Amino acid sequence: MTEQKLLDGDDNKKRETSHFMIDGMNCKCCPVFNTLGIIGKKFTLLLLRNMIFLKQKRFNEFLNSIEEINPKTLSIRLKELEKDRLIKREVFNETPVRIEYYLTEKGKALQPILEQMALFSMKFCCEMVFENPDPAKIDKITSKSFRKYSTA
Amino acid sequence: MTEQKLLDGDDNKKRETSHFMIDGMNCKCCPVFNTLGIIGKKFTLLLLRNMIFLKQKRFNEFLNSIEEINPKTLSIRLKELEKDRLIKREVFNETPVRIEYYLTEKGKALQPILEQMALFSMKFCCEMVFENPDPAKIDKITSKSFRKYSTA
DNA sequence: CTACTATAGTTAGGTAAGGATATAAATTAG
DNA sequence: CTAATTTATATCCTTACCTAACTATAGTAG
Repeated sequence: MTEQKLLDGDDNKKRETSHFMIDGMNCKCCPVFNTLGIIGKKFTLLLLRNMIFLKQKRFNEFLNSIEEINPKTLSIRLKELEKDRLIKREVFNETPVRIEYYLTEKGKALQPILEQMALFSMKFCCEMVFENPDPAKIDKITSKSFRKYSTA
Repeated sequence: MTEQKLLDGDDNKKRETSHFMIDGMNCKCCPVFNTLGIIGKKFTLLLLRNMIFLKQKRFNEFLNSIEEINPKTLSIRLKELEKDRLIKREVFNETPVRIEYYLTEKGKALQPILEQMALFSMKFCCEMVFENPDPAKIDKITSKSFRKYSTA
C-alpha cells in the first residue's frame, strides 16, 4: 500500500502525459510515439526506403547500399521488421540459397512518411541534397517527385 | 591516380550508392538520409511533436511530458535542434529565469512528417492507439485528424 | 580430397549513445 | 541565513551500435 502510494506519487511527477481524442475516440497512446516504436531505430527507415523505392529484397543488396550499415545491425533490424509485420522473409532453396524480404501492406503504408521526409530535405536543405539546386524547380516539388529514386 | 583507382574499387564494393534525379536535378545525397540526420535521433520527433501540437516551449514542460526522456538527453537534443535551425532559444530575465524554445519556419515544416506518422499508427495499429477503436471512424481518419492533440 | 566461390548471416570485443541520479548557478522570498 | 524555482550539467553505469573476423551450407575447380 505504502509502496503503491509512493509509485503513484512518482507517476504524478513524471507522467503527466497528455490525454487526447481523435475524431471522438479516446487515445491510450500517442500515435507518433507508437510509430516511433516501430520505425524509430537507426537504419530502419533506410531499409524501408530501399525496399519501397529501389525494390531491393536481399540481405547483400541492403548491406552494400545502405549508408554505413553493418551486417549485425542489419540482421537485427530485419528481424524486428518481420516481428512488427512490416516485411516477410522468404527462403528459396537454390544454390547458393536465396532469401528475399518483401513488404507487407502495412510496410507499404509507410511510403507517405518517407515521401514527406524526402520533401522536407528537398525544400529546406536543397543545397545538401541537390548538386545544382534550381530555386524555380524546387518550388514545384511535391511528394510525388521522390517516387523516381533509381539506381544507375 | 592509383590511389584514386583503389578508392574507386573500394567504393564499388561498399558504396554502390544509388544516383538519382528529382525533377531533372541531380542529387548528391538521398533526401530521406539527409532528413534522418536532422530528426533521426531518439526523442527529437517527440520534442517537435510537443512544440508543434501542444505548443510547449519550456525545458521542464518537455522533461515532464515526453515519454521517459532525461534532462541530459533533452539538453543535448535542444542544442542539436538549435544548431540545425529548427528551433530558437530565447532567454527572459525574470525570476526565476525563464527560457523558451520556439519553432522556426523550418521546424514547423516538419509537421506533415509527424502527421503521416500519426496517421500510420491510427490506421495500422489502432488497437495500440485507441481505447475503443471504431472501424467505421478509423476509415475516415485523415492527417488533419491529428491536429487536435490536447493536454487535459 | 582440398581449395575457392557465393549467400546469409553470427560472434567477440570495443566504442559511443543514452539512462538515473545528484548537483550547480542564478535569483528572490521569507 | 535557508528554501524554492528554473535550467540545466556532472558522474557513473548500462544499452545500443560498430568493426572485424568467423560460421554454415552448397556448389565448383583442380
